[in-house]
Amino acid sequence: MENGAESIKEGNFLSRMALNDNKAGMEGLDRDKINKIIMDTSKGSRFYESELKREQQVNQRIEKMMLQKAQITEQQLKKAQTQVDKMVSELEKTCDLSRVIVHVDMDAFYAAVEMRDCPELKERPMAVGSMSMLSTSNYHARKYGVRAAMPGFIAKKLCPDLVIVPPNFNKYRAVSDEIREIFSDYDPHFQPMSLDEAYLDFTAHLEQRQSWPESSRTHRYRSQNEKQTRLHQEAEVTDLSPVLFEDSPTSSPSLPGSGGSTGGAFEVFGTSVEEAVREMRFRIEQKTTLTASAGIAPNTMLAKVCSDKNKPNGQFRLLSTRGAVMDFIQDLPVRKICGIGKVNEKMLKALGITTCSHLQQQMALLSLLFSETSWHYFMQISLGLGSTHIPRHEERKSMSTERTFKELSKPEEQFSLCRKLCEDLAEDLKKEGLKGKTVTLKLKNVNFEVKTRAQTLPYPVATAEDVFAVAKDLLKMEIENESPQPLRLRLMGVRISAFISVDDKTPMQKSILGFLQPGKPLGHLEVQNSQKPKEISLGRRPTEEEPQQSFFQRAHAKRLQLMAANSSRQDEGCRDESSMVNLALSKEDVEPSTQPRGDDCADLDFSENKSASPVQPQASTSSCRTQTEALTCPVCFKQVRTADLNVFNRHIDSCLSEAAGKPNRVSGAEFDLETEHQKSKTVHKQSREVEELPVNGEELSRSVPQEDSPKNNSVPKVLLSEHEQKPVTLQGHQSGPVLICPVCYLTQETDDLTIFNRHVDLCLNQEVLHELRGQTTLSIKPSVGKNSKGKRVTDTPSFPPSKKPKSLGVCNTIDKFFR
DNA sequence: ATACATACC
DNA sequence: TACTGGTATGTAT
Repeated sequence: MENGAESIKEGNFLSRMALNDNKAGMEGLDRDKINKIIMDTSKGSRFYESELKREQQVNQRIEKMMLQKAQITEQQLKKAQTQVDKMVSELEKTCDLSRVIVHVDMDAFYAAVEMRDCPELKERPMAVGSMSMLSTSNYHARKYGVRAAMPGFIAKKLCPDLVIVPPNFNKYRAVSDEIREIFSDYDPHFQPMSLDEAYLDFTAHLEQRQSWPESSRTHRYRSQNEKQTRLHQEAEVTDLSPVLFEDSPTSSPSLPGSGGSTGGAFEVFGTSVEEAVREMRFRIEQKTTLTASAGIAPNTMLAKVCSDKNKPNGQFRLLSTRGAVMDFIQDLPVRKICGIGKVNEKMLKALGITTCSHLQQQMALLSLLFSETSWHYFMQISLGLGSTHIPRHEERKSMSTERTFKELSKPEEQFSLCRKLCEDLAEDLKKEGLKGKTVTLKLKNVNFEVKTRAQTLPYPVATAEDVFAVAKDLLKMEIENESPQPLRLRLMGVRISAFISVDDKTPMQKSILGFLQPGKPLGHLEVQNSQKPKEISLGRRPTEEEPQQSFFQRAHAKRLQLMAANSSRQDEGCRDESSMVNLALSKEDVEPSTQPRGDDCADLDFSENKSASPVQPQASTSSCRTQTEALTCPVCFKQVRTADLNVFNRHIDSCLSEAAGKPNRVSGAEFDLETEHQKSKTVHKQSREVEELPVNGEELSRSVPQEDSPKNNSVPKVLLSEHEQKPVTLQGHQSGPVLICPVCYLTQETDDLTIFNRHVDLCLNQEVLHELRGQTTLSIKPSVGKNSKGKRVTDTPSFPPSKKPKSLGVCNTIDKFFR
């Protein structure tokens, strides 16, 4: 057993560290020699040790699996086999061979671009990347075992002459745009998988193509002139034939009219699939001087494998017949299939499965050893099935930014970096106008151990401050957990996910007037993921359970922002981040809030947001006509027929005064504030500490429960926590009445309503300013309809679209199958 | 919902 | 000296 385990370990180890010769261009090289160099270079490093550890984990998984396998009885297997057989016949019926799917992949993309632009590199082994990591290598370098995802310093050992060129992403993006333009001629709905790769559905194009005249299938070689322009570089650049490979099929001499690379020649392409794809590749080459490879098959899974078959600068068509597909699949190594990586390959290998035909033979066993998703997937593969349509480009689900660096152990530096990451992330979020509710912090220590810590807020955030407010806490927690040892980090990342849906996103950009739109007293934030606590039923009217959170949550967001801004101000220059660890909490509340976001606003870079028009003409939606005529008061929910914000503020003023007179009741609102409070409290479950800190001599009440409470917390309420009665308000302390501003969420220790109202006024104005600057933090759905009573509307209309039914049991899986 | 692992480019 | 960064998804709790 010892020996067995040892040898397995060795094998596994090699499999993780060793050369991955799965890809094209790696044939016939001295694997053993290469692997020895890789090992010798890696051994003893932290990375190596970490890989070893992971290897052992995989080993254990495999061992467990083998144990399970050993316990399977004949009977179980037999039963499983019947199930599998049934499923197979079901699946086979759904097999659709009518589509023509093409997978296109540029050859050694980044490297090819660099070679094109610097011909001296053509003859040399080169790679794009750095000493730390390579992203691509040219075919010359591959002969030495140098390949993508290999660190440059190891590559240098393998090939001392290797030239490493730093990446130039802007250039690659530009080229990518060029090829995508061509893709869209064949399939306007093509799906890009990366800068250099895409799936296309050629079916429709081919139908049309049959009736195309020759002229439409004729393409010109790029003229010498154009080439010169393209390579605006040195005049010495003379050789402009395809850079990578001489035997470019696109300049096949067998074709009449083909004039090689001299300007002005034309080439006519046929109407067949192969010709169409060849034409596409030809056009790519003429346009970019780069070559592409392609695979043609009845589904994406097969097309992908096919595109690798004749790489580089080649194409392969798999005929759309069952026989052809099955023959093709038979001896195909499972590792070639997209989705089966090192680990799965290993696990399958442990079961004696290396090819797709093995997969098919062992399905019964696999169904007993793997999860449903996994074995269904395996089965799909074994039958040669895959997606027969190109999925529409899906919504992004997360966005992140991470960085690797030399060991970072000082908390202050870690926080500072964290902030930087949040800023970067916020910038990216802004570009796409996204807001997400889940913030995830990723840490990798110097031993390559990775940790992630996440927190989900009840409302979406997007600004650096808001994100940092969360990430900072997560980081703080980890630092504290580890103390007195420092965290010795080599990487930190911040990710945001759980985005609000597009439906909410678009209107989110609208002006505050939209927010105050009739029938929609509150910004309506996304509902779907916000599990409203099921058990809150404190006498609330059923209609009230609309998760319309935004007002308060928005306020909370602001407050977070404020706090972050404050702490950042104090930590300016990172001079004292360590104190932040200790004092983070006490620092957070500074402003008593008479000027809640004064500098906050001033700091915002609204200069870019040209659309400062308060009345954004929501051209897209139909239901916005009234929005400029009436605003909804966030206090009483009544419509105020005016577009004049001053008038409107005066109204709110009076509402607030009125509300102040009846502490438990908001004028016009149909439910009880206290109930709301309790509910909020009930609902509160987050672990973020309740922070109650002295601020400028006054007690800041934070009613934390609400800040984390879900959207149920719907109404902008004037919280009048005159006494202990209000659980939420203040944990005791105040002797006099304390008012909580419904906008900035900070307490006002005053009983003078005039003063208080002036404060609220100010806050609202800030809010408006904020809106006008396009910095809105709320999301408003187009009013879909308001109830006649002018009360809140429960519009959940177009919501579900982005939300897919998560578990439809078998149906779902099957559906996935046939996808 | 969270954490971690696997996969792909 | 030196082993990425971005996104999605599966697995397990």
